[in-house]
Amino acid sequence: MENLKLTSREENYSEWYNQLVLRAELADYAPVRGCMVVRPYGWALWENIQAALDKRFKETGHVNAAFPMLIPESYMTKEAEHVEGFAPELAVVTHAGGSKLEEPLVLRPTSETIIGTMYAKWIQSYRDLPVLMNQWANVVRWEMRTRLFLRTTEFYWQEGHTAHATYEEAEAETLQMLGVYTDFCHNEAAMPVLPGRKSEREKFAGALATYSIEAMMGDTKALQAGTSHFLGQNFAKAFDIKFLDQNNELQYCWTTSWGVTTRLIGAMVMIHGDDQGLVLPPRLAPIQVVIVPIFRKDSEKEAVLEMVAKVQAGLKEQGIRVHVDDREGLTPGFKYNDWEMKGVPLRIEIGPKDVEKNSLALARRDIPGRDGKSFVPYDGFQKTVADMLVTIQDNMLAKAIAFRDAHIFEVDNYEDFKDVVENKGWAKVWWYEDGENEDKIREETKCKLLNFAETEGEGICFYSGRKTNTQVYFAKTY
RNA sequence: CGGGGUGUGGCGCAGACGGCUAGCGCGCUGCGUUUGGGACGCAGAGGUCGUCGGUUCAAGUCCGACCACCCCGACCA
Repeated sequence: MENLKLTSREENYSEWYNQLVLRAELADYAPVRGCMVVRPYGWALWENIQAALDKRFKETGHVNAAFPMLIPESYMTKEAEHVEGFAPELAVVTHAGGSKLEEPLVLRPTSETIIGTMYAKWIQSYRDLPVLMNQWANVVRWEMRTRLFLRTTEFYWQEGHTAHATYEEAEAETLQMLGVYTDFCHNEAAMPVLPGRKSEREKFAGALATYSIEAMMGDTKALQAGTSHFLGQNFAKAFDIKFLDQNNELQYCWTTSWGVTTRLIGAMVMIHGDDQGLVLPPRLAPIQVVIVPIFRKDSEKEAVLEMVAKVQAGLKEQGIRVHVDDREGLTPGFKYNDWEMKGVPLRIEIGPKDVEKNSLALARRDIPGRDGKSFVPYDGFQKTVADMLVTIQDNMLAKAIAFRDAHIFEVDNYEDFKDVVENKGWAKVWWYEDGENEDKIREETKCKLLNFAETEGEGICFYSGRKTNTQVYFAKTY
């Protein structure tokens, strides 16, 4: 590393992001264009994300399974809109085993088709319903432009796929999982998101309705952090997923699918990160507390390390993920910067003075510099630290919410709208849904309709002047 | 795919008017001194200069083609 400091966010936001991801050792570029290697620290973060989500999926009655990565090309063409939506970004295997394949195989861009095929086989009766499955997998989409975590050719995600007997039940499932994502983002990732329905223009290829959670990044651009699709009977009809109901009548199932990806990591980087590096929410951080021992002479070393060991053991006992940085030959100052780059929520410094005073020096990652430092008594450190982690988690969410709310503006005319999305953040507007108008706005302002807000009452569409009872968010997006 | 840029030790760069053992900073290895906000000294290791071809007594340097990657636009979780 030639430069000790990161490019600042103000100077060049996307350069800041790239350097941060690399230097925090979350990921690195792979030999194949657009592909990334998720490094152990990044993967540990992903594992914590997975664990928190998986727990919620299980609690809502879902089970995990694994479907194959290779899908017969013909499957992709069975659902008309689905074909169109994915055709340009498919990677296709044409040769294997030393010869040309009878039928090419696509690397899954998503698994509706293969899972639908299997569901058709497994579902016979209303007694088989609902089917509530999820899989943790990798998928491939040949994107034009890629960014580490935000858009890569191959990425990791979970995709839930469910089948139900009724419209109402499937719709309820779609909304339930949107709620699960929202809850996860707020309570685990300290990431405020706005849940809502996508416009017809933006919905998933083949869905009846798509819902999303939208998050505001540190540069006020929007990032779609997760989606939940109500697929209606479109895929059931395309893949023949049928069941006999109580009246012995054959019915098509109602299906859903929903997913979040490693993009969540990119979102966390951009929501919480600062010019010192990553800032991770305690609930998901691979390392929650790092201890930096400080000593000069051997005589000090022994006493310091003894205290370090006691603190480490005490925190471990509390279930806190703690790491002792015992690397030799590095100054404490170097280590502080190093762990700040990696976003560890809390640092404990233990040196001769602390041994002498029976105290600990704490430094909060969410409050940089002197303001985030405090000196606390050794006695009761387990509770002090545990409480501090909760405080940090809460503070991070509150800060992110305050930032987001300060950058959303309600406007009622196109001039103000343009000013807001160009210079200030997100626009919240009354909107009469119209795909053509949406296209025009997108062309003229380079910003997208994110989703529909929760709205009461009615107003006048800022663009068409028509009366409407829906409000939406528009913003520049990743 | 259109526009722009870059390819030289692990990383960041210099060398470009052809010329002799290809440099510098960081990092890495060893030893010693250090250690409360990015330590220092000494000694080392590490490079077919993106690839192929051409010009020349001589190519990192000139010419051509190709490839890769990065940035900016149209598509997307």
